[in-house]
Amino acid sequence: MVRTPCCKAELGLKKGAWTPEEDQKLLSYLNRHGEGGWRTLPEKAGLKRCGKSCRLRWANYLRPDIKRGEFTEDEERSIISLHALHGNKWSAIARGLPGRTDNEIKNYWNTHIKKRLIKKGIDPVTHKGITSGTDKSENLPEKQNVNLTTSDHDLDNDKAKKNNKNFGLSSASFLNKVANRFGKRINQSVLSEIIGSGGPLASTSHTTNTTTTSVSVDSESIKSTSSSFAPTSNLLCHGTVATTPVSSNFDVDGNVNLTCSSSTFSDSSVNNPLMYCDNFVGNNNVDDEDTIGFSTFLNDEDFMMLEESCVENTAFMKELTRFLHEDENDVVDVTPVYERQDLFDEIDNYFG
DNA sequence: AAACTAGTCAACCGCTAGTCA
DNA sequence: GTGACTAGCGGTTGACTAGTT
Repeated sequence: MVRTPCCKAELGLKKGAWTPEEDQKLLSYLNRHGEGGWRTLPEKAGLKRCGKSCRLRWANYLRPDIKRGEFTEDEERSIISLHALHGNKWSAIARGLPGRTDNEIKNYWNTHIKKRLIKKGIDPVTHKGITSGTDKSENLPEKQNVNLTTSDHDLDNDKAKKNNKNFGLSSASFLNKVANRFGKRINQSVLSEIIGSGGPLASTSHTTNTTTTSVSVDSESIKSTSSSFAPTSNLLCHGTVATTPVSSNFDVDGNVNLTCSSSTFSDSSVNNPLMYCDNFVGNNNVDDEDTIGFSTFLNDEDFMMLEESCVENTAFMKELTRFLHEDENDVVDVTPVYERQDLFDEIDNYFG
């Protein structure tokens, strides 16, 4: 297939910086007719620009909901977190920052954040320490190796460094999730085996905040959960979002619809569905025993993390199993504790 | 004051995926 | 099934500005 050129030079289309007059023409046209039809728009609007250029000008500059000015610290944290999850998927990152465009975020990343991370000794591509050549964590998928609550300030946190117990930042992230989900139900001594004694969960109080989310998972994924504990990637629940507790039903297509409450543990992670992948119950003709598994609780990254740092700890795994059973049978209220920022800060500090 | 360098960011380019006739 | 078209994405460029020599 032959791609038609977007901007035909022979038509004398203008390039380069937009003038206020051009902006005005574009704005008034879009106000009258709305977005779309970019190819024919320039002619209709009386602009000597290609449609692509008009669309970009609108998307990156003229749109009324665009936020201008300096990025806030929160926004910067979000960018770092989202970049760790999505890589250079600027549009995906932009969706997590209302009012910011992908182009703006891309520029900000390249001109500010990237340099700052390098200065801090963090590889902006992998989010790993640049000098950690022999670190075991280097074998982990790059996405995991980031503390999703890390801010520039946090990067300077000496205390965190001192408390690092040879786990990657990803472990902190994972344990945060565990803490968030299971709160003080988790056995302190078990946690101590992972992060050392005097763990931060000792004095956890609980708060509750529940929202509802529905997701669909194909029936093959449901079936695949039947061997609950083998941490193999083909058991993963791709595409599920963070939610708990869970109820489920199947639709006519064999998909399971999950209704769950969302739980989060830090401001930057709130509303970020990729950060959590809680369990669901797929009673699709499989034994109850088999319907509960980490495959339904964890996403790819978490699974890898379990393999790396936790799966060998039988007590810890038993704890998680118990919680999942409790949730399955509604034995206890699941009480997300994301309002307790201090709790997660403490956990983070254990891992740097 | 002029020349040079580095940083910033709007805009462009090339490509892909989705839609439709 | 095929090709034309459209929208959108990520990488790159280049104009502009600020700082330095």
